[in-house]
Amino acid sequence: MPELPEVETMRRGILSIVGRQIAHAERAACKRRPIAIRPRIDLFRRRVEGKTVTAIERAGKRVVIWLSAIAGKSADTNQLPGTQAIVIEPRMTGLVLLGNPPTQEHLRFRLRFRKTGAATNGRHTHDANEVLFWDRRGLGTVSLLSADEFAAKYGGESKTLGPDALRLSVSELKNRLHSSRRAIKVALLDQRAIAGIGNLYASEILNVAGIHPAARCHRLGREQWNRLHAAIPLVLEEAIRFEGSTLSDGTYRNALNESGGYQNYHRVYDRAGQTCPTCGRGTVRRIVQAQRSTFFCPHCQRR
DNA sequence: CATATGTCCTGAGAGC
DNA sequence: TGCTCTCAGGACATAT
Repeated sequence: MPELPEVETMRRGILSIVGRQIAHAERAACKRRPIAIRPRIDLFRRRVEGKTVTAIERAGKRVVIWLSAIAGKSADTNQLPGTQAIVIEPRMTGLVLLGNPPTQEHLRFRLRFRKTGAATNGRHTHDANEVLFWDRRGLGTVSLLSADEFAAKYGGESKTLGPDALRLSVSELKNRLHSSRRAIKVALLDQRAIAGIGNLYASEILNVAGIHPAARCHRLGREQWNRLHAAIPLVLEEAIRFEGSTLSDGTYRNALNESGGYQNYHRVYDRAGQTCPTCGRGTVRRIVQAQRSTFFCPHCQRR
């Protein structure tokens, strides 16, 4: 379930590896069916060994580790911060960690770094020496892309990934969705339209915006688009401040294997039967849209 | 093209 | 108690 706030928390959690040089990349020795790693691990390893991490970015719900042959030097052919990108896609249960995985059983991939100049003034550095990808269900993926491949797949003109939910103007939001016949909740999950919103935050955002999840996009009015545009960063930034949501299954953790805190502040998600905290009047309801749960307040969320 | 549905996967929890 | 069943929802493939 990692969505934008959880993936952003993962990204921030591994920023300390910027500047580090990769010693080794490997599949973790787990007995489960191997996750998808592209290209094949031996080729992957050959292409990343000795490279330096230049930046950690986020592309929608993916963590992107940029690499360059020389520390701090960007690719000169474009504005991207490196020549190759390791793209980690957590999907349902994947975690990006600086060591200390919840179980060894579900450890899938490991990126080891060369040791830094060891002790400075007799004090050892606390830099992490590895980044791990842990995934209980094994639906996540790790891919190595050239800068060009990355640009084609996730760049500005990409058809697979829309503009990031945190960097979205009202007109962009409206232009991308207003002609759709789909229910607004379903459309918000479409990563080609807007990148980063998943099932949990779609419900939270619509509650804050006061919009009924089944409202059809093409019927929404100007005022509703404005409220939606305001609610998106409000909810996502609030969730980032609390380092994301760890649901009752306890799966999601930050890079240090600590729980998030935003689950305690959910307004509607998984709160069917409770009083809506936004209006204090309605009772939160659960419905199913496109085979996914939606939670909303029938009192204050209007079509 | 737009939209809808099926699939992958594991572990928790329900029900008998 | 232990079995079987259902459900959770990321991205993508396939169908309409």
